[in-house]
Amino acid sequence: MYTVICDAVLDLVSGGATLSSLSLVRISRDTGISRNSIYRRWKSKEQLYSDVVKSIERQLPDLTELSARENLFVMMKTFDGAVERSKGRMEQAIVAEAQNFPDLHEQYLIEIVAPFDHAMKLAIRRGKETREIRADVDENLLAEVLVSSVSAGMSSNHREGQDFESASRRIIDLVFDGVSPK
Amino acid sequence: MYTVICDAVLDLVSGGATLSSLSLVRISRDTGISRNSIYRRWKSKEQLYSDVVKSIERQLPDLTELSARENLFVMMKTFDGAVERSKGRMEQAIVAEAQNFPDLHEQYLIEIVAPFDHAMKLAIRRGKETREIRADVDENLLAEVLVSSVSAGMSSNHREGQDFESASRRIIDLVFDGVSPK
DNA sequence: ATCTAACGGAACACTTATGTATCGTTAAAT
DNA sequence: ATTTAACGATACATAAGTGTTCCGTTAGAT
Repeated sequence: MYTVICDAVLDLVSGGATLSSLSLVRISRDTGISRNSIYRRWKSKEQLYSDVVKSIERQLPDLTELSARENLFVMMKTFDGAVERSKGRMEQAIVAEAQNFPDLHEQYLIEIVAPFDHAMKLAIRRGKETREIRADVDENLLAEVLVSSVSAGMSSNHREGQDFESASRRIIDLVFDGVSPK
Repeated sequence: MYTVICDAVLDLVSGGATLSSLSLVRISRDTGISRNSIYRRWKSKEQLYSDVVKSIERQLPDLTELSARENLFVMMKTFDGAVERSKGRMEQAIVAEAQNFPDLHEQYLIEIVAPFDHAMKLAIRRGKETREIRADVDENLLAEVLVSSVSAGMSSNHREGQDFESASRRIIDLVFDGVSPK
């Protein structure tokens, strides 16, 4: 039942439901699990959401001996591929309603964002060691630019599924090469 | 009354309210305007939101004879300065609930996003003419990277107010100069 | 001064969600 | 085979919002 409910929440949120407007009645109807059982398992909607967040942990990829561009591409692909679109939507919903669910947002930052952020900066630092990235580049800024570009492209609906990979590569190339003449 | 209601909606959304969860009862209480009058003016919440969107039109800056970096900086500043944070939150809410308010989202794309996007690409094209930006750079991609980086920094709460300007400049510099050695 | 349009207050029926409680059933463990 | 824990169905009181209606009041235009 546990995973059934969590997946249903991901689907509903992915389908446009808001964390605050999503009701247990709806979840109960969608899953076929009685509202009663849900109340027995979770004392509140927040606690249910908390378990949903735990269910979307990504396993971060190890750094390869490939180029820095390739490593960062793999990281961005991990951040949100077309495969696990529902997870991305959930995260989007959490950020959008951070003020309504502060504890949930904090949990999200600690369990999801921070590890990914750490891995991202590790990949950047590796790129500096191999001289593929200049030493004076701000790691935080670079990571933020890359991640936000990808997540924005994910939420803007004019870019769908298969374009994701090429878009990520082009973003990486743009940021690596810069736009001014050399 | 018109502007009072619209401003109240902006404030409420800015305070964390969701478009779907925000109630006319709440708006009525907050403004002191009777729920009755609101119903007389707008037939539905969607139509009210539509007028709210119309109220957040930005007047786009003219291109100056300054550098491309400076022009783009002014554009990004227009997109969302710390001053008009409530507008940014409203746009964030519209995007987050695009599936629940498709008409509103479309209106937002046409009236807000498209003109800004057009002006942004104009600034980029100007930069190409002055040889500050390489001719082979994808205008759409560059605009998307810049805008998404700024809007992401706006929604992530670890960057507040006065940092906005310097962050925008640093993002522009990063993208212009690139991160790989020259 | 009077007319009129716009407003506020209150009430209405209806819908949806919350949280709790009771009771019967089912399935798994021993 | 019997116990037991988990589940489903139903009902309940409570709360909040929707959309509409009726009525009294008020401010501005003429």
